Amino acid sequence: MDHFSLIKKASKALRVTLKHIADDTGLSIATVSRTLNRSKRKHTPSEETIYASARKLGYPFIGGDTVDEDQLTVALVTEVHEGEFYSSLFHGFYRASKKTASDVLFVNLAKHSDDPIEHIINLSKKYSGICLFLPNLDKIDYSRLKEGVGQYPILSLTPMKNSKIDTISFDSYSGGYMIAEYFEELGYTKFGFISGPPAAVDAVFRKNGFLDHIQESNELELVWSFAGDFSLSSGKAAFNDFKNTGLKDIAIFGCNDHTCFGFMKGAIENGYKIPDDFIIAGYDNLSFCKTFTPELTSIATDFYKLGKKAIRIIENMVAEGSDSLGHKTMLPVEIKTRSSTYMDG
Amino acid sequence: MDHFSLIKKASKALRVTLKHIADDTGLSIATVSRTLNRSKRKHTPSEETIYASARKLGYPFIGGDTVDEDQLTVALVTEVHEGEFYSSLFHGFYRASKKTASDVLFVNLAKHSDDPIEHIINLSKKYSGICLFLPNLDKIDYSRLKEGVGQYPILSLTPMKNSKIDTISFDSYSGGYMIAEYFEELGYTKFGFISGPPAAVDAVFRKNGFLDHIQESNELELVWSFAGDFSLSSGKAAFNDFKNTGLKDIAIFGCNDHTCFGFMKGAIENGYKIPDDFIIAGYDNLSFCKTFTPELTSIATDFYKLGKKAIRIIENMVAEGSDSLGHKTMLPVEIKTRSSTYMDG
DNA sequence: CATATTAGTGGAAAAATTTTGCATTTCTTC
DNA sequence: GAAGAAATGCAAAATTTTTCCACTAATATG
Repeated sequence: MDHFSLIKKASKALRVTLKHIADDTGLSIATVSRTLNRSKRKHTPSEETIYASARKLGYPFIGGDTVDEDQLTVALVTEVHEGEFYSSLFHGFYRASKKTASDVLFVNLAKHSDDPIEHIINLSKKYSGICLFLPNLDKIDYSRLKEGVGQYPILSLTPMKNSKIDTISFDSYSGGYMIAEYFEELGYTKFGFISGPPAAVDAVFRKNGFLDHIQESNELELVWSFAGDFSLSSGKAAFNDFKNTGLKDIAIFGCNDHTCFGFMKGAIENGYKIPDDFIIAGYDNLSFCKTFTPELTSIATDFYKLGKKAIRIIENMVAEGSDSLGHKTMLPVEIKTRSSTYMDG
Repeated sequence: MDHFSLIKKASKALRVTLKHIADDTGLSIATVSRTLNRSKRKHTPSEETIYASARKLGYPFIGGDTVDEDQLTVALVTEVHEGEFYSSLFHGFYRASKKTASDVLFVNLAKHSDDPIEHIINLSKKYSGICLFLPNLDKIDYSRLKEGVGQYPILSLTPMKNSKIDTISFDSYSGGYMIAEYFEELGYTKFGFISGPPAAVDAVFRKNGFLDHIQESNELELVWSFAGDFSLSSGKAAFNDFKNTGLKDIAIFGCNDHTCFGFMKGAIENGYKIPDDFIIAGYDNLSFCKTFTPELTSIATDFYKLGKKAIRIIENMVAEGSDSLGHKTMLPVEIKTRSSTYMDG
């Protein structure tokens, strides 16, 4: 066995054949062949041994490997961090794959963090298409990737400023803009803002949308802002900063829900009343928006629609053999108004 | 192409050969062979076509398909629903796969909900081992599965009452028990309980642990209980029921955090003070336990440990070729005490 | 107890598949 | 427009898989 692995590693990617399985199991090639081709498994000791060996060695199966020509397999490549966000993403694609012809696999990059690009290029040989959610990749990474996979259905779910590959993402700019409009409709003129990490392109778009609408109007004014990092604790820190300004009656947009929760928690502990002393709206529409008191107004993104659209795009790319060249698709977002921005009754 | 797919479907699982790719692309077998074996890709139109066709048809690749004999690929098979839970599960396995030799793939059953067992059996031919998180499977399903995969490294992450396959899960019974002990230590004697869905074996264990400790002592008494279903709204419903009893000064265990959030939300809206009027503890230790005011005491489960242990077990099964025969592994849980059960200062 | 019957196996021939040598065609470049 | 490079197809060679046949061992049958 050691012998085999040596040979294998020496002569690059040696093909696994029945002979290898035969040598590994001590049975003849004929027996291995028959066993693997039997339509119904028998669970005899030999059979179990052969199957175990075949899996171990990575033999490309034939028996039962029903590759449906119509059904594509799309890989959603991500890292996985804590928090509700990834549930939403996966859940959206999960539901979407029920409604589309394609099957979706969630591939994580845990084992390949040293050179993720290399690994993604390899994945492109296995799957019909790839959706990437990797906010940390930069332009150089995307270029390398594009180079490596060639004309291949690949899609990024993170907005890029100047990407070589197609992207599909939420219209974060409009989300921020909508919040500002909504605040204006409610009659507020003094606005506050808590930003996200500058590296998060998405957060920057939210911010730009919000600030642009303020600047478009002479009545509106940004009176306070704070540099947050999406975390609960940065929301608390933001509140402490806000408290010291002594401002009241302003409308605050927190770049994501977590930050707002932290901010509101701080406010409540300090005896502030929401929405009496200030109103606040977040972004992401986490399920906890409805759990918190007051319930948090937020921008909702529909991951099911994102998943469906992404899969459809991949399917079209496969069907037409068309290349991706940096097309951008923006999905609309929706504002969910709740009691953090208006009085009950 | 239609011709081909007809043949394919007629004669069962036809093997995909270079000839199919050649026919599909209109190129010769020789060209296809050379293209697929070139070590460095050239991105010529023909090459792209050939690769696309090979992927579509499901040709078992050789070029660059570096099957590392040492590295296993473990499939974590789940459904994906909303809420933080799945993030925690995936995040745990994600981190675990960084620390172990194996790679983990998240496989969802969206496309195979008609006969998931059949599909899992097929997966067993592709992956070195399988972890299942499918609380809805029953004993018959597990038997079929065991029958179908034979001697194969497979593990269930949901506690089963009498399972044919190995299980690894959290010690939910102890979790419930710990809560009751903790309540007793705080000096409470009157206990309340909100249950989860009866079909959730895990929730039943939590309940049993809690109730058993109450029954073991003569001083302790269960004065109120409510049949919930894990949801926020059932927590609210539970509070309305509780309010009508007029009970105060009792210690309540909610079968999961969501239910407790609903209960507390209802209580706060009705002017109750926590932990003055009652104390409450949940189960799952969601990140929002720290976000809520008061912060919620809860039972923490460590999904990283679960993932690491599960992968290790699979690795051992592969190495020793040992069969799984219903061994049960329970992972300890931990209580995180917060302000929902004690006064500040 | 001898003798069918059956299932499992290996050796080797047959069939299928992949690779490679060689000639031809196509595309570039100067 | 010619020389050189690259791509391609045909067919032979090499490799891999399947199948036929013979043998063995276990079980069943008269």
